[in-house]
Amino acid sequence: MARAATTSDAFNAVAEPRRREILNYLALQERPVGEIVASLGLEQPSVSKHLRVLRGVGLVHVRREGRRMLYRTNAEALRPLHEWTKTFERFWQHQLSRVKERAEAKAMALEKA
Amino acid sequence: MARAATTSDAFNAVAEPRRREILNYLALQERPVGEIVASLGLEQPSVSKHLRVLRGVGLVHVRREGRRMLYRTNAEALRPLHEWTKTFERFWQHQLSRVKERAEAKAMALEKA
DNA sequence: ACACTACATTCCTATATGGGAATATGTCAA
DNA sequence: TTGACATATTCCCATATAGGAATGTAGTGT
Repeated sequence: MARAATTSDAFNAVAEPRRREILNYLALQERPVGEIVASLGLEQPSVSKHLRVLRGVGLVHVRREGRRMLYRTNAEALRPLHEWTKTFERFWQHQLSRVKERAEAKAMALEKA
Repeated sequence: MARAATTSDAFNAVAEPRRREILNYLALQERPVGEIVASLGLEQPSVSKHLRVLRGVGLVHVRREGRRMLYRTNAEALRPLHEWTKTFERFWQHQLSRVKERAEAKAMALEKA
C-alpha cells in the first residue's frame, strides 16, 4: 500500500507546509482564493487544489459570494492534533526542568569561579 | 514534485497512524523492538521501518543493549506541532462559547414555553 | 450572446511511500 | 565457529501525490 491520502485526516492534510500557511492565513478572516494566491505567492491552481484537500477534511469552510469563493479556517478540525500533541506536553516540561537545572548548576558554578 | 518525504519533518512523520501509536507506546518507557511488535501487532520489518522514519526526524532516541535496541519517544520533537496547533486554540474556544450561548438561549426559550 | 473575471479540474510526470517477502547484519552463547 | 536470536535492510509494486500547463465552468455586466 502507498501512503495514506492527504484527505484521509487532518494529520495528513497539514503535513504539507503550504496548507499550513493557508490555514494560518485564513484563521482570522475569510478570504477569496485570489487573495490567498496574491498573499502567499502560489499558483492559483495550486491553491485551489490545496483548498480542496483542506475542505475534504473539514479544515476550511467555504461560502460563495458572487463569483468569489470565500474560505476560512475551521480551527475545530485541528483539535485532534492539538489534543494528541498535548498528551506529550508533560514530557518536554520534564525535559525543560532538566535544562533549567543544568542552567542553574552552571550559573552556580560560575558564581563560585 | 511528489509529496514531501515522511522524514522531512515531524508533521510528515506523524501523519502515519502507526507511527503515532508507536510514539504513544514509547512515551513512558523505552522498549525493545520486539515488544513494540508484540504490543501493537505489527510486522517486525514494518516496525523497524517506522522507527527509522521516527529516528530520522528525531522523534525517538535509540540505545543499544546487547542485541536489543531500546527506543523511546523524544517528546521535544513534537513541540513544533503542539505550538502550531496551539495558535488556533482561541478560535475553537470562541466556537465553544458560541455553542454555549446557543445552548443557553435554547434553555431560556424552553423555560418560557 | 459575448467578453471578462474568479475558480476548479484535468492531464501529465517524477517521486515517495507502506506492506509483504526474503534476506542481511549484528550480538550473544556454547 | 556455529547456531539462535533481535533487528535492519532490500526488492517489488500499487498508489497517491504536488507542480506545471492547459482547459473547463460558473457568475457578472453589457
